[in-house]
Amino acid sequence: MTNPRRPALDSVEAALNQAGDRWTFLLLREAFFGVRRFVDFQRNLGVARNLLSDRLGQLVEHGIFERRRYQQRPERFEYRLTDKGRDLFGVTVAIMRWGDRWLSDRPPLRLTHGADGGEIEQELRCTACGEVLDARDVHYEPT
Amino acid sequence: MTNPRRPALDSVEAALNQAGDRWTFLLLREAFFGVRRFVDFQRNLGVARNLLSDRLGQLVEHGIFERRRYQQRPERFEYRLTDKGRDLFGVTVAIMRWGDRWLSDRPPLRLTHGADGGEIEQELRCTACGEVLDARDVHYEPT
DNA sequence: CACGGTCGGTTGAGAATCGCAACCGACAAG
DNA sequence: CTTGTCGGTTGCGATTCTCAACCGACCGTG
Repeated sequence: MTNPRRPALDSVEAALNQAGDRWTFLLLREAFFGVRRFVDFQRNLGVARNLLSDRLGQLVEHGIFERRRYQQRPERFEYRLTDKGRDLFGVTVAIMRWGDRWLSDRPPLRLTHGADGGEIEQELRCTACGEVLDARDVHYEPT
Repeated sequence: MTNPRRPALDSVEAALNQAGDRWTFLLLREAFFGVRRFVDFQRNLGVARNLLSDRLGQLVEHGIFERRRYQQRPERFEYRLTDKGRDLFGVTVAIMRWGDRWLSDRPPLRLTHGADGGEIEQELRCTACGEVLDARDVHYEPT
């Protein structure tokens, strides 16, 4: 809310070029739920098979998924998240939480910490004072 | 990574229906930088004017932006984020940070806390133990 | 050995969406 | 009275998406 100029080199746009597609987000969500195979992505999402093929291909190109043979005879492949792909979890959760807050009465799914069962929240935090922030608290500084 | 079944009612999909478009994310980013006017969105993003008009219209319909007259004679309008829209800041930051980490050498923009200038991080945290988590730590529980 | 079924795709055609450029109405400034 | 600003709309061709059919390499059943 402070600086109306942003740098030409933009990581939001760059990110959206690799993972800013509607189907891509849904593929990621599926992947976080443990889905790995072509047919399962297709069944769960109802996406057209040629598009699915295309999107998975792009995501592999961008190093977000990895295509791996899990059997030969007949040859069969699955798609697994790479570290880079798994790191999109934060984005996925952020979207999901926003949906929970504004678009559905009750959150249809709880995210819990495996170790102790605690509820998980997505938040913006100041590394200096530790406070949780929102859009109004932040300033932008070009580097 | 635990439960491969997800509820039919899905807040990720619902969220993407309202704000899952490439241009929408970019419009939001602009809005967070303080942009409010049609011409400015258009100039900054290079988006086609008919599309811009269309997207802003949808976003207003969904209550993410608010269309407000800022002068009469001639009548002129601007687009401001509502609370619901401002709450998408977390998503925007999550995308930006991922882009910073994986797509550019040095983050082109720093986000700082207005109050004390501290660096801002986006994170997933367990409300029980307070630990910062990633995709591997979380379980899914349908409600 | 023929007949289905599974999996990971490809191909082709029609519908929907996008991007580009031109235009418009209401004014303001020179 | 011409030029410029702002917030759009209109029309058209290019791109993308969806839908459905098909394919190759197998496997299991009868």
